[in-house]
Amino acid sequence: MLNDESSALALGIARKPLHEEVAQRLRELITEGLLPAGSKLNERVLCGQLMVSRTPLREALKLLAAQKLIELSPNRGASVAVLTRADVEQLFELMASLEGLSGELAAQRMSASELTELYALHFEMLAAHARRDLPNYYRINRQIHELINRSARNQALSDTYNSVNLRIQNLRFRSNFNTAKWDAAVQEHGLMLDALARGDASAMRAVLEQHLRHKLQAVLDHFDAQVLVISGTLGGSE
Amino acid sequence: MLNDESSALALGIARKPLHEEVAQRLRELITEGLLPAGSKLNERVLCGQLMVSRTPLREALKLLAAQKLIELSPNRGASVAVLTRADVEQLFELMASLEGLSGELAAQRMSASELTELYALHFEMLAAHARRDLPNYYRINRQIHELINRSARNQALSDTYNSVNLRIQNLRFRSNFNTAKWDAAVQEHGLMLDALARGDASAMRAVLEQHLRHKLQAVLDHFDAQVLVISGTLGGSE
DNA sequence: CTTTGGCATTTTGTATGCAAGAAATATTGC
DNA sequence: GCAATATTTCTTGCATACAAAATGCCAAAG
Repeated sequence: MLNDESSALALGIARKPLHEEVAQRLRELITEGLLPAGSKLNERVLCGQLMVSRTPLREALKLLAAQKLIELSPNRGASVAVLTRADVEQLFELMASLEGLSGELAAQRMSASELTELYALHFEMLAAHARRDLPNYYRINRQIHELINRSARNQALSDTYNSVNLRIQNLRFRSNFNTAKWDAAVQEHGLMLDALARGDASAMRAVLEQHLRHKLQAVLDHFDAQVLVISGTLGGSE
Repeated sequence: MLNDESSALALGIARKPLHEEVAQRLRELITEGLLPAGSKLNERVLCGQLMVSRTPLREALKLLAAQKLIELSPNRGASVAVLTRADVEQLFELMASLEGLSGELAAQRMSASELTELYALHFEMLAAHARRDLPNYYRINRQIHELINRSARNQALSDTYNSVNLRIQNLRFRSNFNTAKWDAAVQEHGLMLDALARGDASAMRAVLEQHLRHKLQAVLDHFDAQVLVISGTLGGSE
């Protein structure tokens, strides 16, 4: 996902195509919830807000549509993708498998220095957990999973993982899980480290798959609660 | 991959956007090898050949770039993606996991009628194999894997699978494997059916993962042979 | 009161024009 | 004759203009 930057670094000056920047900005707006699921994306309005003409905007929309972050209806424009409960379950099912593979490979291929760095991140995460510092916890957690992905030495897997992760990221952020689940997640991270240190690939897969199952549960709980609130607000007629 | 058609069927008349048609045509040209890996895609030339203006063509190129079928260098245009040996290994590694998951889920969720249809396809495939009818074998083989994917009841998985599969499809076509490997592949298909009939998810995963490993070996053999030929032709200087 | 048809407005789809950057070619200095 | 540089040509990136489709509105008929 960050290939463009690395190629830019090679020659110093970063010169991204405009449609890439637009796509990145739109991705942020979507994952941060400023463009809520289902909302219609009017080209002329977005052009005004992002200060670009329609051509790069439309190219960016095609990109996001390919990643399933938005949907394009012919002659009817774009709208932010809406995830049904079934979509969420399926995405997590896929995600669990991808993360399981990633962990399995990482257990076999991770270097000593990577493992050291992982331990460091782990302790940082424990600190954030102890302080109940959710933003930093999320940030470090993300770094940990990125490091595991990198250690798996499979770019196609990383790309696919990131693509799927992006689609459920806004959900993951929103699910403010309770303390018990948080503690359990931290404990699972400990098991991960053990498995990696032992180079136990199948244990690593098992831990990660369970990790994802628990996360799915948290997200689904929040999802159901949200649906109830929304249907209550609208009177349940729609 | 065929979602657009289904939504069109719902109301009768199919009206695809031009950039979709262009993308589809380019995909065909790439997978069929008419646009070989590494070849440069000149916008103006393609416009003339496909009889469209640059706007829908460029939108199509963005789509294909998102699927990693082509690469876009800023200000330097598009070229058909080139797969290194490592890329192929990584893609198959991912593919094996996806297909394994697909089979695992299919073993749990396939309906009786789907299983019946699968057996029918299997016998058709055996017929094609007996006649050494490679084109039909490929066609039926593809249908079988599509049916398994469908039976897994996970759209995100199917989409991801198709996306990855597309990137290695031209390689799979080209690897004219020998008779021994062909026979082994057919035998593995028999094991698949057994596992599905028993609803044995883990066996199904194991069979499919091995199936993919064998296929990777066949593709790599062909890949190495190709590289030798090419480097020999050019004198090995480049 | 609902429905249907046509008109106006808005929005998307496609083509084209212009500018900036890259590649290719010519030119000049040594 | 070769190399470094200037110039020309070509290609891509972006903006805009035009065409086609859809949406909304209003009136008129049932």
